[in-house]
Amino acid sequence: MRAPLDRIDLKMLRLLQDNGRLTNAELAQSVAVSPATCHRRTQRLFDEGYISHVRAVVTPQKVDRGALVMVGVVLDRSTPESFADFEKAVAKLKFILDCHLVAGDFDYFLKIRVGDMADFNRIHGDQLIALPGVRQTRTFFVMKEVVDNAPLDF
Amino acid sequence: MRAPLDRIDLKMLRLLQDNGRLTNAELAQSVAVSPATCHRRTQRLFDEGYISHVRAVVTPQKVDRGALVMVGVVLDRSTPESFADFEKAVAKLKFILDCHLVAGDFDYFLKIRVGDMADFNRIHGDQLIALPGVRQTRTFFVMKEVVDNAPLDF
DNA sequence: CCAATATCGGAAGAATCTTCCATGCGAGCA
DNA sequence: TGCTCGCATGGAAGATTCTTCCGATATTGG
Repeated sequence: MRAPLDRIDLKMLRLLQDNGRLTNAELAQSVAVSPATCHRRTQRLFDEGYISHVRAVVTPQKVDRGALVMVGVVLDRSTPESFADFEKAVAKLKFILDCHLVAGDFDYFLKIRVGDMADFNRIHGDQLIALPGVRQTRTFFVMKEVVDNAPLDF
Repeated sequence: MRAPLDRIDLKMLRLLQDNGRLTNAELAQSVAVSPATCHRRTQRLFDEGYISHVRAVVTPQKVDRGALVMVGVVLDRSTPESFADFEKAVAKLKFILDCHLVAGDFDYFLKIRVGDMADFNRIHGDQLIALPGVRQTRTFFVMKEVVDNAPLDF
């Protein structure tokens, strides 16, 4: 089961990334193998973790999450405990889509979705600056989403 | 068809966001309606754009895209043409997952996936600073992905 | 209170999934 | 070369699921 992916597997990955609702029959035809073989290969892609999961992409504007904000965070101390506390608290805040520990002028970068700026201001005051160990935050309101969560190119 | 989403629709949205492979029968049982009704409601979620698409999430590390980098970009000029040129060029670079026009110290924020730091350094020199109108970039290597692309909470 | 409209669940044919099995291809070896 | 072993493949078939039509029920508006 450690065999590398061949050209057919890669094509299947790309097709499923573009459309996770493809039926096994359609996918089989697109990559020119039988449905049985396609089914086995697809299962392998899941079993071996090439595909972690399949997700319906909900349009943020349709569920009142049309505002996107990037936030840079600097912590008081750079100790492992400080980082751990912060990360643990971040995981509970569902409006945080991304949280990455980075090298540079910030400790963390956050990507946040909320309804509007008023929502963000309230959340910022209530929950972000209240996160453990936060010294300062820098907010970057997104004025235009040029590309958001593009599919992986491989 | 402008009816707002009821509790059942919202639950379906959340379930499909967590697992886009749910069969209609499973989904129907989870929200306690008949398969026929569930099928109609699901179709509406797609037709009216609540779900823009369904995507298989490919594990970046499995396809040699394990390195994540955030980049802040400042342009030479802040003219509409300058922005348009930049955005047009960005759309062609498939390793750019996010590109957002922001308010603050940068003009744009980019989220980039590549194989490793060496890849990024080459791409940075070859393609990023060569983007039209770029005055300077600031790179933030991601050292730890705490939360990446979390599902929308609504 | 009634009519119009929308939404529902059941049912059934069509399509799909999932697995078993026999075939064929290629690697390794004498 | 000729042999065997291991593995991936495609066909087939039962089980499941999808998709749509239908009549019944609930909701809305006059």
